[in-house]
Amino acid sequence: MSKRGYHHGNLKQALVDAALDLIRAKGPTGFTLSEAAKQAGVTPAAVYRHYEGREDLIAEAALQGYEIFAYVMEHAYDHGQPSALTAFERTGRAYLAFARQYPGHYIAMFESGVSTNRTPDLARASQKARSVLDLAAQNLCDRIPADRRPPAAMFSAHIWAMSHGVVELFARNSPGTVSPFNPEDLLETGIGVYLRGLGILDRD
Amino acid sequence: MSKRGYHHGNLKQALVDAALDLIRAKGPTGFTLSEAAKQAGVTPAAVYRHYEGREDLIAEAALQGYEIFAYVMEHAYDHGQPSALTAFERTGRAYLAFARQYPGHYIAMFESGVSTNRTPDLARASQKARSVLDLAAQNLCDRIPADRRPPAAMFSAHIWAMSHGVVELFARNSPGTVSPFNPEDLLETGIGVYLRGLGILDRD
DNA sequence: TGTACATCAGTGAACGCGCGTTCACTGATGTAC
DNA sequence: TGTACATCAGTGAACGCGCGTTCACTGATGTAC
Repeated sequence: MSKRGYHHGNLKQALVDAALDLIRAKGPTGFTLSEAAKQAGVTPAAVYRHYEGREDLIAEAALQGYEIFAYVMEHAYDHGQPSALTAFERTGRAYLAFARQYPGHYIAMFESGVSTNRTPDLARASQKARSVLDLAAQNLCDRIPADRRPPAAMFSAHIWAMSHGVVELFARNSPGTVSPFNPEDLLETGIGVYLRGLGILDRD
Repeated sequence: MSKRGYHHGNLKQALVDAALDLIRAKGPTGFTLSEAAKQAGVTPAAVYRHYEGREDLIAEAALQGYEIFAYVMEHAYDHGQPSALTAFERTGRAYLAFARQYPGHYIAMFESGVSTNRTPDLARASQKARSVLDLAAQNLCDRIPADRRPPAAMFSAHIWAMSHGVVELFARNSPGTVSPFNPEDLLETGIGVYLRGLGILDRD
């Protein structure tokens, strides 16, 4: 990393980092390959030693995002310990924490228009992240009497949708827009109400 | 509209329509002023007779979107008749229906990066649309015993977030992604569970 | 009704720009002997 | 340890392109008399 001369040393990752930085700052629209190269201290042409082109670079950023995301979600879920409920709530919080901590990755993953099916690797990583939430939902569902038990996938989709909605609408610092609520609180209470509706949480 | 010659007749609106078409088809990234002009059968320079530039044209599309949105939401809510609950559920459905029926407007409004504070008109139209959902939530809140009544704005934000999340994640025909659920059903059941959690709907 | 003229919505050529991408090249690195 | 050479990650010049925007213009429309 410290040896900088004719050869960069770690250009491949440096380009991803630059891309994430630009995507976070300017949105997926504003990101350009040339600028990413410049920020990494390199000629635009050098990018082609490591990536097929602009799209490929964004896809790599998204891939790394999904991998971090899956890791974070898995560790939050922690095999459902100590209880399915606690683990589920931890997982929900992890979703928002990820979006906040890795905004560039989040945008590359969900707003850049990169299809999750672009490469097998990407599809796999994305699926892995999703499956954590599915599993957490499934475990909670098992506690509901069978006759009123919703499909776990639908349950999971609801939570996913609310989380994503909170991120997009209330956790983005779009200038001039003041969020009336703290996004963490908003998501926490929203999930709480939802779980009460499922009969998983008692009414206060 | 039928007289087409040197003078277009209704270029201002034709440009908005073209812009909406392109935004829907290619995303906010893909939209270009030149292409919109071409689609309207006119030189790019002609756009400047009616708009200050590219950004201004998108903003006009978003403005018209917010106006339609407010109209649709208001008529769905219908002064809260015949009951607060029925009106609320109708309003939720109207949200998704709008997103489906006016995808170009929806993208211009929520994904194009145009700030809602760009002009007073835009801020007003956007606020008007939001206030319908706020009102619907407020009326439902009034039915909850005061000691367990959530702030109506938070309630409204939860519904807004889930609706937006469902649209973004499950109602977009992103190629290759197969939604496991019908978005309308997903939102309807999601809101149902949430309302049960608030004690507004009885448990089955 | 007919003519003169002001208005104004369009044209089309031109601009500078930054983009993504290509290509032949160069010079640093690492390995074989 | 020293030399020859293959590898390969970078350069930098060049490309064609479409973009947003400007400008002087033109010709259709509408109005005054």
